[in-house]
Amino acid sequence: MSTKPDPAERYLDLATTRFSELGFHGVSLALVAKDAGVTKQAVLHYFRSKERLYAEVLNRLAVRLLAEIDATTAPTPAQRLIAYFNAYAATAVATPEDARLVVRALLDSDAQARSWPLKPYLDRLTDLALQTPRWQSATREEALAGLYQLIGAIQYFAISAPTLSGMYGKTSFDEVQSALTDDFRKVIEGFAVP
Amino acid sequence: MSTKPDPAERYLDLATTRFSELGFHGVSLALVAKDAGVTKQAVLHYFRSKERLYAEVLNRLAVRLLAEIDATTAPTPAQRLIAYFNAYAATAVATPEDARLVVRALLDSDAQARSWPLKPYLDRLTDLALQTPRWQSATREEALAGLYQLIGAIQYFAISAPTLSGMYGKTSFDEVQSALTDDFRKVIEGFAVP
DNA sequence: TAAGTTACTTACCGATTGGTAAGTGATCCG
DNA sequence: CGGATCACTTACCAATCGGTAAGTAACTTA
Repeated sequence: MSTKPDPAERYLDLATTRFSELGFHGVSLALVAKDAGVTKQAVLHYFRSKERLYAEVLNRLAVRLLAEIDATTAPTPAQRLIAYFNAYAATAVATPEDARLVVRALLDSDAQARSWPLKPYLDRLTDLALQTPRWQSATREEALAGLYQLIGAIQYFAISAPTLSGMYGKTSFDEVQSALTDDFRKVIEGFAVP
Repeated sequence: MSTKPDPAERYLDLATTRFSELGFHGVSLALVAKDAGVTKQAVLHYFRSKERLYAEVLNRLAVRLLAEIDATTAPTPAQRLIAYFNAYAATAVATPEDARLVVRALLDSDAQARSWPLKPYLDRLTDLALQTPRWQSATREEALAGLYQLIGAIQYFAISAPTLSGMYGKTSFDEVQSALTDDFRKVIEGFAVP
């Protein structure tokens, strides 16, 4: 009874993985359907077009990212930011599905006129930053700029990890990753605390 | 006489723009051909398949990026790095075509088994970093990790610029950009000089 | 001037694309 | 028991995909 079947959710999960791997244009409805073991009309039954399916995938992503911020609890805003980013950096590199999805959405955002669902996520992080001693007297734009450096470095490394690992070998890549993880920890702390 | 027509180069230029905008799967041979005002068979005449066309686009990108490093002259390796990254940060945000191409290539690199042509570029930058006072006693992996933070932040902002501008409005975006440009300058200097 | 070569075009091809229309069998509800 | 809804399927469709084959007009070279 705990496990609802809910086919729509299952199709969304499979579509999320595929869109993350192959991008909007690289995924066909037939592929998602094949993953689910149904015909593509089963998928089309819930999401009336590929565009809508993709939009729903991005909406769920936005909800998930926001929820991860909210799930992070700590006494002060600065500590919350530190805890959140440390957790995100770890999961983004280990499981880059969401990071890839965000980056693909960024790349495709002006090519296709679609609304940008991740604004609330960025806004929440900015709000949190502005509550820290380091940023409390800064403008929103300055705080966002600071955040973007951090997010950019993490996301870029996350999407590069497979390529880097293949390019330099696993042992060498592991050293780069551990060096970067240390760097991230310092930069994250430096971001939240003056 | 200074302007060679060389159709292959022209098709490559057009294909570069399109692959940067839409990604490998988003571009059809017919689209590139339409841009050039020819039939798709004219494009296939030079590049025997879409895969080869895309590979050639990435090869030219790799050559171009390497040439930009080599074109940067300064008395010391540290100053060369600073000059190069400052120049790259400016052009990447103003003209994100190459940045988008690199990021798309990263995202697609494991989905399709293709060789990674940008290794020489990363290696050249790492070599340069290892010649600076800051990194001369560090390992290659530590230097690469440091580089990657910098490159990641710049590239991620470059590909986000249109989305951010649309999301927050032009004036607010300009403030973010100027704050980030200042940050980049400091981080770049901090990277090259201890 | 004849033979290539270059830079294409027209004419196809089978496969796949996103999407519509019309069912079908199972389950729920009154 | 009967109608409605759900979760699909089969059957199609026009358009587009990457790619092959064969030709053609213009230019270059021996």
